[in-house]
Amino acid sequence: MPELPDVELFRKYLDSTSLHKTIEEVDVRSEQVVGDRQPEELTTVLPGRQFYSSLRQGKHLLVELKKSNYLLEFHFGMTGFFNYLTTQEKLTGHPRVVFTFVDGTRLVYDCQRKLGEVSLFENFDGFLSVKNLGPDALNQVDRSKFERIFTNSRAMAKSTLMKQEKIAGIGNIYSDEILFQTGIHPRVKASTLAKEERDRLFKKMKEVLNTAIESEVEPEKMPPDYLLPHRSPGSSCPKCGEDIEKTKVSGRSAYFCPRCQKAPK
DNA sequence: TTCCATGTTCCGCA
DNA sequence: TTGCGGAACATGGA
Repeated sequence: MPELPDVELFRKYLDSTSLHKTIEEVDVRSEQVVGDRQPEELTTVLPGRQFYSSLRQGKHLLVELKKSNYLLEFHFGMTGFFNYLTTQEKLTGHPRVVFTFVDGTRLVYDCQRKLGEVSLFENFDGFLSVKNLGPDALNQVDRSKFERIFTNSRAMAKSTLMKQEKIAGIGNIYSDEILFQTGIHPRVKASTLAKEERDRLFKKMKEVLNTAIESEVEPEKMPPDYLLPHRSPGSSCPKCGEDIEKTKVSGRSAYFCPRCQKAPK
């Protein structure tokens, strides 16, 4: 689930539930999600502090702590999400890290497959240097940066959109959607796109990401001509009715319409 | 039982 | 040097 639009919604969720509450206790229930860092770092640094504000860089959510430079970073892997609990109910699902606030409410980081990460950084530069992330697809990639990225890339269009060190935030699902909305085949080489195609791709990249956020990432709320709800074998193109095809691009499954997105020569 | 899955990383090869 | 395929990581559903 978690690509840029999902993480943006997680950010808003955290903002509306957990900001400005003093942390009482941090329970690391799976040490695998804290990466190289010691669980003690979280359990000793965080209690007594408050989440002050949040920001998002690509698929990473960063939370600033009040009266400190520390940044608490969340990455959601393929299966991560938050669950805010206001009652003493028993934990369900796959809780990996639980933040308990002094008012008794809890913010649960749930991640079934444990491919996500909860980690503490001294400051923003420390985070950036470790993660090697490019500019955020929604907030930091302007037309000229996009132009440079696409004309300099030797990779296929889909791979280029997904490369986090070039553009941060787009994953497998939304790269398919952006290419579908632009009418570009996922295997087309990025550098062979015409200027007019790069213009459209840039616009659609922003449009699709914003639309997904506005739709709260729910397929039913997205425009009727979106591929996302039809991204499965045997479904038909929401624009022309053709059978949707599935292929592999750089090892990832790619869905596309062979009529709307013509194959490269 | 086997294959596949929204993420990232690492290795070998072209 | 860049990009690709494949494997690995961890877990579960079809």
